[in-house]
Parts: sequence; C-alpha cells; structure tokens
Amino acid sequence: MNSGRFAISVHILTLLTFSEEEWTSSEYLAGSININPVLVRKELSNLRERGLVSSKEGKSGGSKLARNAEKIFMSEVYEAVKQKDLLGKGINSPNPDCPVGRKINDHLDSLYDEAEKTLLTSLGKVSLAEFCRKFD
Amino acid sequence: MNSGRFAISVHILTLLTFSEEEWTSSEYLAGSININPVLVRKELSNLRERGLVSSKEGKSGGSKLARNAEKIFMSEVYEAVKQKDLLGKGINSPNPDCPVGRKINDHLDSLYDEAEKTLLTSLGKVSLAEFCRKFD
DNA sequence: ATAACTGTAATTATTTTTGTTACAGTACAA
DNA sequence: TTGTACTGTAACAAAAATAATTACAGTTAT
Repeated sequence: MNSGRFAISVHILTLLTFSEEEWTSSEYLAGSININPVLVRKELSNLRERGLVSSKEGKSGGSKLARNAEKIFMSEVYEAVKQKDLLGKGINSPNPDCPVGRKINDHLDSLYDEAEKTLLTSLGKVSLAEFCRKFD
Repeated sequence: MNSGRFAISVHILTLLTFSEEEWTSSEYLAGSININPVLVRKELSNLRERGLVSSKEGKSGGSKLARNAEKIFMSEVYEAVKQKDLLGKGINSPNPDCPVGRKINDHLDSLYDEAEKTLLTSLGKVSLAEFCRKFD
C-alpha cells in the first residue's frame, strides 16, 4: 500500500476533527502537514468519494468531516487509501513453466487476504475520535 | 513495506523447500521467479542475515534453507524484508508550530505498532511448510 | 465584480525500486 | 594448477512510483 497517503489522510482527518463544524481550507491543512495544497485536495477528493469528508466550494469554502469522528474508523482510512494490495498481490510474472512459478501468485493472494483481514480488524477498533483524544 | 520483495523472498523460500538438501543456484531461482539473478542474490543475502537460508560459494554452490520449513514462519519473512514501517512511520515532516503536526507522528507510530503486531501474529501462524503444501 | 475558495489536468522533479554490468573471491574437479 | 561454475557486492543505469508545481476553470460569499 501507499504508506505516505495513509499518514496524510489521517492527518487531514485529525485536523478536521479539531475544527468540526468549520469549513477548513486545503491551504490550512497543507500548512500543518507541510505538503502541497494540491496533494491535500487530491487526498480530500479521495476521502470524499469514500464518504469520509464533505467539501464546499467557493469563498469561505473548505472541508469537514462527513460524520462524527466517533463513527469513522482507521480501517476506513486504510481502505480509502489503498490501491495496491498489502504485500504486493500478483505483481510478479513468474515463469509458468515452473510448477511453483505457475501457482505461487494464487497462494500468495490467499496469504495476503488473510493477513489483510487481520489488519483491518485491528484498525477497525480505532475510531478517529479515539485517535484524536491522544492529542489532549 | 516493500511489497515486491516479500513475494520474491517467499518465492525463493518455496523453491528451496522443494529442493531441500540440494544447493540451488541463484540462476535457477531467478529463472522461476523471472527476475534478475543479482536481485535474487541480494534477497538471499538478506535472508541469510536473518538466518533463514545458508549459501555455499564456489562451483556447485548455491543456497538452501537454514532450517526445516516447518520452523520458518511468514512473519519472519515479513520482518526480514521490511525496512520501512507498515504504514509509513514518521515519513512526513509536519509543521511543528501546529499542535497536531507536532505530535501526530508519535501517535501514528503507536497506531502502526499495534496494527503491525496483529499482522505479525497472523503471519506467524503460517509456516513455510504449510504454505508449500498448497502446491501439491 | 472581486476575492477566496475548490477541482482537476498537465507537467516536471524527486525518490524509490528494479535491473544491469562488472568483477573479485571461492570451491570443486580434472 | 587451471578452468569452470558458482557467490557476493559495488557501481551504475533504467524504469516506475510519488510528490510538487503550475495553471486555470468553476463556485460562492460579500
């Protein structure tokens, strides 16, 4: 998975949690994260698709959480951000003439699925609100 | 973590399991995985440091498992291969003037540690031998 | 109308990952 | 003792993935 994006998304969501009810600009978010505002907007766009934030265009626009931080879980952020699979599902092109090469991707896939399930369970136990409480 | 390397390492170990007792050359391994032999040797070097394989130089040299496949676990492969942390521990340089930016890396770290612990538990339940039985 | 935003495409720069070449070192075997 | 078949690594090159930047059209409050 893309490690940096998870951190960015959590950072965004944390900032939004601390200013719930306000529309926060991507410029402001980018300032705290210390990355480019366009990257933030891309990440917001992704989080929006997943129903985690909502945004308002135009003057005094910005973004905020789409629902209460108690009801947003780290597993959702993980899933929002992931594109590739955890450990690199089927990325190689092993030699099909080799009995191992021919079947290894399938077997790796099931291993990954199992591992990822466990990871999601673990991340699913942590809400955004809980995460944010650590900052107090 | 580096996804491709996990697959490569598991592939190597699987091939070595199927030819236990023989010294298998990096050339042969590279052929099944369909990657460059030097990459295989680099991966072998890493697995060797971790005590998972041993190698023999010189003519008719090669590599083999350092211990029985029943006693090698996927969690070990994961740990052998990982350098960066699972979800990108502290890769950003958030703004230290922001109360969230100042502390978020620490909090992300503990989140990651917890998640990774779970992942390792899951991978620790699968031995190399068990994985290889799927090929029969 | 203007100012302060978002949304997104297109481009470039940077970093990471992967592959390649090259060659020294080791061990077996004739 | 010399050739052959390997490993081990360094150094470099190529390719792919990430991140940053520029640019600009669209939206909304005032």
